[in-house]
Amino acid sequence: MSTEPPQPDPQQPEATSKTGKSKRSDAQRNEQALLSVAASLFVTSGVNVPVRDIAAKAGVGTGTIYRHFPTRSDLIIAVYRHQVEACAEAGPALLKSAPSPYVALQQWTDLFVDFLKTKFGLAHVLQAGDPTYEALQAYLFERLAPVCQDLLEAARASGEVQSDIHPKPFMRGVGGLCIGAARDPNDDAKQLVRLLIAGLRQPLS
Amino acid sequence: MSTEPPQPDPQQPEATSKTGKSKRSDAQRNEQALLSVAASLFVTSGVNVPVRDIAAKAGVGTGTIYRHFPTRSDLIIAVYRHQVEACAEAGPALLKSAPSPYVALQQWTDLFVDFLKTKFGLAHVLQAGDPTYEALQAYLFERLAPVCQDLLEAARASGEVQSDIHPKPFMRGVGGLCIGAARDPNDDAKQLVRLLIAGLRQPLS
Amino acid sequence: MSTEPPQPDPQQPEATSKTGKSKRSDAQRNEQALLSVAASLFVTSGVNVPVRDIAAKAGVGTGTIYRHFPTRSDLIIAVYRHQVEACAEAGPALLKSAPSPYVALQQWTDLFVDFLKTKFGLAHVLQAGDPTYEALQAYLFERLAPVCQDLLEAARASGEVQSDIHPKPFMRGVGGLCIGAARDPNDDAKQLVRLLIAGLRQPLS
Amino acid sequence: MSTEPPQPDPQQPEATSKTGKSKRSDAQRNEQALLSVAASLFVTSGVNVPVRDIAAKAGVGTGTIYRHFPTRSDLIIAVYRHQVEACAEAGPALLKSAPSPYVALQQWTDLFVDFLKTKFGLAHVLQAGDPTYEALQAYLFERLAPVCQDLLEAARASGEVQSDIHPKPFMRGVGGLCIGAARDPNDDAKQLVRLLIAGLRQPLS
DNA sequence: GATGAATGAGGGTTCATTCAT
DNA sequence: GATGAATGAACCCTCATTCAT
Repeated sequence: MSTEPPQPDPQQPEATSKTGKSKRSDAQRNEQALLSVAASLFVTSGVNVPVRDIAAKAGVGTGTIYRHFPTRSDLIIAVYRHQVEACAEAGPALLKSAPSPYVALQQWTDLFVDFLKTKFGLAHVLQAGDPTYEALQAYLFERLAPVCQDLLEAARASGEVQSDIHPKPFMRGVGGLCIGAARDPNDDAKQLVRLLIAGLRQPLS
Repeated sequence: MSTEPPQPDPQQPEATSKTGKSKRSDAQRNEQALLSVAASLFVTSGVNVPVRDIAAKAGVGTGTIYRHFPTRSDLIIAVYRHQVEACAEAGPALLKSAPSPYVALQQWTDLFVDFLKTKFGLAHVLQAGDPTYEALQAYLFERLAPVCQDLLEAARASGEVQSDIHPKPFMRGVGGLCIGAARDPNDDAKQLVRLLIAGLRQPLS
Repeated sequence: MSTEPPQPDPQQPEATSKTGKSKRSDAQRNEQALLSVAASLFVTSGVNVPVRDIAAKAGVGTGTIYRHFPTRSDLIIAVYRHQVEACAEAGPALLKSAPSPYVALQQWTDLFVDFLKTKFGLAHVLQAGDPTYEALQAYLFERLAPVCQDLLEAARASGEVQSDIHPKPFMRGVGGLCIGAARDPNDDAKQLVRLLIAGLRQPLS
Repeated sequence: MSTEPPQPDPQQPEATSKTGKSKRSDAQRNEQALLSVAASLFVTSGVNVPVRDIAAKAGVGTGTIYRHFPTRSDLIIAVYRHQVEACAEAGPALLKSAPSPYVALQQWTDLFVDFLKTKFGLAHVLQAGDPTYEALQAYLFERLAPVCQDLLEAARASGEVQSDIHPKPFMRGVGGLCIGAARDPNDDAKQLVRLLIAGLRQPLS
């Protein structure tokens, strides 16, 4: 996962996967179109952009969206899956490559912030509430919380981090710091997040 | 401003303000009713609760709301003005009473968090975007940012704080950390905010 | 209730009833418009005609319909209330005026059939199922089943009727016999209903 | 036709019918699958169950349904053809076996009711209207009305029946009385139908 | 001043039917 | 023959805001 990933996450065609059925060339094209259109609309209008708008811009009927992505969460997950996976995989990698667990945590959180801050409305999803985003939130936590957990524990074990914060509150906090940044590119979410992480070093006051 | 202020902020009748014309008694009663009803609905349903619900519960027509509070921001400001003012005034007071500027900053931020976390949806308003809340956001920043600024500068001057963060990003950050807390009372926003403030002590990494 | 009531049931203006508030002259006009438009659309397109169509033909926004009649059942009830009430009141009256309870039952059922057969889709509502019509169905049964019950019991007491059928199944049966008649004016629902009632005289086979 | 026929009417493969060309084996299998799946879905969800559901449960594409059964009526007819035929053939047989034409009529109608009341939504089809079911309705009447006609005439000729009702209205009536029964197994459609038939004995009032 | 009725755009979702592969 | 993706019209319902009374 690069620090500034290209927006319309280029998904690979399914390439006659498991089933051997690669038949849907048009379906694949549509799915790709939907994903890239959605990605771009998410940037400008947020992840809650009307279904109709996505359909229109992709040149498909609304039904087509529902066929491919029954719920809004499904669509968002599909759009960002690659980036989320990359972020998840970066955790262990950084633990190995970084000079210390704390630095690894810093770097990983940087990646996470980079991911969130370019997704208008996504950071907001981490705050519980809207059932529309339930599945999406669950996915993000399921995939990333364990990774984050490992980083936090390693940093704690190395003595660099004092606080025993849990990964979900931590991630939610980082998310909260990024909400503004997705709208306003000047917003320096990273600075705030750096402060938050720096705070982890302090003995608990 | 107490740490746990009573919800329906009891506003005083305006008592022949600027114009010398005191409002008609029924108008005054309506305004009070609206304010307390709105306060209570904001708690349960958030600051974006439908106008109709407020009107219905207050026993007035929707038009009456618009007369008293042309925009939603106006209503929210009116509902929380007292608490915001209290928060603003607490800044200089804390600077005097606290053992150090840094502690004052901690205490003030605590007050700010207490304010935000009991106002479902308000923390979210600090993040730029929705024009509905533009005026509200502006008010909050106008009133509180200078106070926060003074606290930050004092703490910097005393050498306790290294970071040269600006008050608006700082407040926005605190707001972001509180978004979840208004919904989920288990959410420990304060822990996160404590970390953020603790981070201010660190030399910028 | 006449045997062939004029379709758009002429509702009376509310005439400063209970509350003394007669203020909504335009609202009353709209409500009347809605009721008569709905009545006429119900005839041609059934009671499940799209809300939009009613609104359009009445020259109002869709919201206006929902304001006056939150559910479809509410609208239908309002449209037919007068006729239903008339039908309900006819029961006791016929018991007094008719030469025998059995004849009264015949006459009342005739009225009921006349009511149902001119309401496209209404007869169908008596058959349980669609939650949309739950309230309507309940209303019809609450209002008319007791009346029907009295007629059946009287006819049984007089020895003219052998069967101990309950009023709801009986009404549902009559409804079932009328379903076709609302569409096809040639359909002689009355003949069938006459047979059904005639069958009540027979000792149960 | 048994009184309680097994639901998924086991149709025979068409075995080189008219054209001499037997269908492709997979096509035959598909048709069978569709018929039995449709039969079972008709029971639980009514004859208007979404095409997609049938296709999905049968493991075929929707297009396959349209190939085999261009209209919904075609599918329903195919599903119930055997039972309808059995019902048709039962008419003359009962006329011979029953002690009197009236009894034969009773017995035949019993069969018809048994057929209708287990087919959620089918009874409703007998009421004119929806073009979707036009062909189905026509089929039912073409096949059964003559049979019913013969029974009615015989019962009239024997003096047991006074009414000169025509078979279609009679069948429609019986259908109307069965609509509720398909949904609610408690609904005693047979009682009502027995009353209707009993009514036929009465001199026309 | 107060009322609350009316507006009507806007959003989500379903499903019969067609048609390219 | 079979598939199932795509279409897109249709429907319901909500709510901020205006404005006649």
